Amino acid sequence: MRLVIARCSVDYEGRLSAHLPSATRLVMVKADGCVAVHADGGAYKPLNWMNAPNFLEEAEGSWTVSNPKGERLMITFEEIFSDSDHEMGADPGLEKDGVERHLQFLLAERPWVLEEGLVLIRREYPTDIGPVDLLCSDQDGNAVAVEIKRRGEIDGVEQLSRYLERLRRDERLGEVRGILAAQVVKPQAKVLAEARGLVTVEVDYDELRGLESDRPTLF
Amino acid sequence: MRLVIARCSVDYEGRLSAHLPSATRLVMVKADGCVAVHADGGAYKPLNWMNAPNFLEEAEGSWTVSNPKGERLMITFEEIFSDSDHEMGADPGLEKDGVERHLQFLLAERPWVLEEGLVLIRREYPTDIGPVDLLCSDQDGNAVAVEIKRRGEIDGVEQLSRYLERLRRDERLGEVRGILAAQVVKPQAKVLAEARGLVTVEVDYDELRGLESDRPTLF
DNA sequence: AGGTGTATGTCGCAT
DNA sequence: ATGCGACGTACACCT
Repeated sequence: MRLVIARCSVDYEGRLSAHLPSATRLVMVKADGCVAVHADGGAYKPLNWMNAPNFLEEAEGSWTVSNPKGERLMITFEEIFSDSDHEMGADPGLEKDGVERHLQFLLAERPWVLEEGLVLIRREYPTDIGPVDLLCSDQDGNAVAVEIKRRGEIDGVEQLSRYLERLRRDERLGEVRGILAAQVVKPQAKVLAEARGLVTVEVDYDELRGLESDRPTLF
Repeated sequence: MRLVIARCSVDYEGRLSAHLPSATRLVMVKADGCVAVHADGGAYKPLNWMNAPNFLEEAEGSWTVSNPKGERLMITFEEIFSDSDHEMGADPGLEKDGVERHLQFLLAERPWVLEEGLVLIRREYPTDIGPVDLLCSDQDGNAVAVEIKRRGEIDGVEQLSRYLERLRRDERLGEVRGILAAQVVKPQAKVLAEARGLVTVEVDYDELRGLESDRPTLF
């Protein structure tokens, strides 16, 4: 990883046009070739960047980074304060826990948490506009589509609505109801869901994980 | 901006749990207090981060960063290769051109580009599920809702549909038609829009900007 | 390569 | 603060 501290100005031409007036910044070049220009503030997002794959052309006092899509990043250096290179090697990568996929596995094992008597038919049940998280069957044998979110927002309601629209065309399924399951359901999502005849259920991840300990083979 | 190159492991507890095994990485601390852990690859996104505002507690061989929301980032240093500080000062900030907001201003000034005789009633017309980009009136005095996108995709059609559903409950507006305006409209969006009785219009940004030069006071 | 869905999304604007 | 939509969203996954 190469780190350059320099007073520079930057221009980007691509999906939009952007200009960055002269100031002191960090220019980071990673081993995969991606370039990022960071100011000393403003969260982790760089002011400008260019992802790999790209081509870095290093001229006198200026760099031009171009990629196959025709986007271009130009950095004009006015004064370089530091320019260092650091060997880092490959990164073992991040291990995550508590994302939507985990919630999906947990609920697939225990759909009755969402509604008494619910039984799983299939996880990632395919439709022609994308897979439904869970397709279940209720006590009366009617199909129930479950959309799972970490946070239940308006998008989740739209998504579930679209799936239901599709599933209801499949006569084999008969009546299909919809459940939006999330750790937290926002009020607007609740309102929209109710207006559409959908049910929202809030589930507790830690509690589900506790239940899971009965069946330690899940993961 | 402080830059630390070190072999370290990282744990994050917050919106999810995440663990990062030991490896050599860059730890960046910006003037606003935000902390980011970068590997030597993987675009500009750090492996782990903590945005401002937060509190950095520096102990022997480990940092703990906590924020008011109760999220926590722990960095355990095993070997420090470099630790430097750089004064950068405030950044003048990025100047962008060509985003949706510009398109919205341009079309608000010249709605007749979308349809003969169209007149603006209000930009960002509020509904209880969010603001409509433009509410216009057509030649016959009927209301027309305009949703503006840089790229017209299925989401834009959904959004416009939702707004129309709301607007049509307002009897004062009478019949309300919908137009999706974008620089490019994807085929799926066209199909869905047509099926919903919506009109899609492709607009040329540069051409609009040319028209705009008649009234240079806009920006 | 293109479509769809997730994200510790982040960011900005308006209420 | 919260709600809402845009973003050069990036990114993984699947066809």
